[in-house]
Amino acid sequence: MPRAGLSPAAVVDAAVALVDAGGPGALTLAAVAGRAGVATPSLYKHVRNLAELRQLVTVRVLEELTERLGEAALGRSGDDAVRALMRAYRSYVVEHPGRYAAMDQSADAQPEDNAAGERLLAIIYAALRGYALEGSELVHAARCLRSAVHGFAVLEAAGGFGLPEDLEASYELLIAMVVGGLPGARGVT
Amino acid sequence: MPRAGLSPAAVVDAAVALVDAGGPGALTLAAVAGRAGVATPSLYKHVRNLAELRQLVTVRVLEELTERLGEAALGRSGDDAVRALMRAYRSYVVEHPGRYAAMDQSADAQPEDNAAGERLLAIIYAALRGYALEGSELVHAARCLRSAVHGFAVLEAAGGFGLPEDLEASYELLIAMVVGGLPGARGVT
DNA sequence: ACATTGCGGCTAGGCTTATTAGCCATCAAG
DNA sequence: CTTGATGGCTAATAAGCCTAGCCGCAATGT
Repeated sequence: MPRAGLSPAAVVDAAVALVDAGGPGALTLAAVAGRAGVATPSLYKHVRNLAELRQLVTVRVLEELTERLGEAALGRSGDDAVRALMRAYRSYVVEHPGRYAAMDQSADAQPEDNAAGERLLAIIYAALRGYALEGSELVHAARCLRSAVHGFAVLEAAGGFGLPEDLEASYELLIAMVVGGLPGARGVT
Repeated sequence: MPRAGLSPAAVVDAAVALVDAGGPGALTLAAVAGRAGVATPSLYKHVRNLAELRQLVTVRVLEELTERLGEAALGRSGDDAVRALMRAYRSYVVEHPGRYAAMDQSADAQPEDNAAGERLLAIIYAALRGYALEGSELVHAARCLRSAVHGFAVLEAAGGFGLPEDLEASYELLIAMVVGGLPGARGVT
């Protein structure tokens, strides 16, 4: 039995391919093993268990997304940066809806070990730099930005928008709401 | 063996209690059966399968939420109605985070048979009535409102907001963004 | 070259969960 | 009192996660 040359990264590759194709529910160890050309228990040599694999997928997606956002915001500031950030965010989700949906299921909520989340947050904070917000104001503004962007992403990826109206137009309106409302963060305690 | 006097509604009651206590992952047929004082296969006399049970839970939650929103919006219009709606939405999620989180997992996305979703949408449209929006504008505005509210709800329920800043203040800022941006829906095609 | 050691495969098997099949008691209606 | 539907049950299957324990390959040291 020749070695399959597996690695944690290769296992995550297979897992990502699965959620791309079939959504979060398609992520089973049997399916991952099949795609990697290996028997199911062999996966445990590279990954502690299913929960950890989900976590690794989340980190992978977060990193991809963060890179996208970083590129999009590069060299921009103020409203321009926020708009670019929001458009880049949605474009990632539209391209990889299953991948994005798989992120929720991991339910980590430990930002300590989640360095990837911190990096994404840092990019958001950087984009908000132009608004002269300080301390708590920045936190509130970032939460609103995340809520808007994530809410739209989740609803769109889940097929929650049934009507045929143009989604681009809806999203541009959302962007306008956020951009228009960010200055209002000044003075929020 | 005396009859347990079960019914579809009673099964959903047990399911809701479970997701309240342990989140969506706690919803297993074995647990529901245990709580209902019955063997697992007996549940199939009242519910087609786990997927249908999840769907029923979703409908139940959607109905509760819709009732809340209806009460909150009653007798209000314009900005006032939207603010009341958004606050009521969040208050429901804060009270029942597991219940709200359980809603996503059902992944129905068939608005046709989902009359409960239509009723909730109708309330949103009614609250937007005061903005003199027509046709597509209304759709875009409703999507933005839903995105903001759902995004914040999901993130808060999942513990996505790690920092200690006041969540109320963040949400009030989000409300201000939406209320301030809704008039901008005029002219969006 | 060759022994050693550890890594990365494997099979076997246990546990939980969803689901089906088929049996039997209860209860309501005639 | 019979009858038939309804709502329980046990048994059994399949799929999924996970552990235990075996064994070959390959890298390393002598």
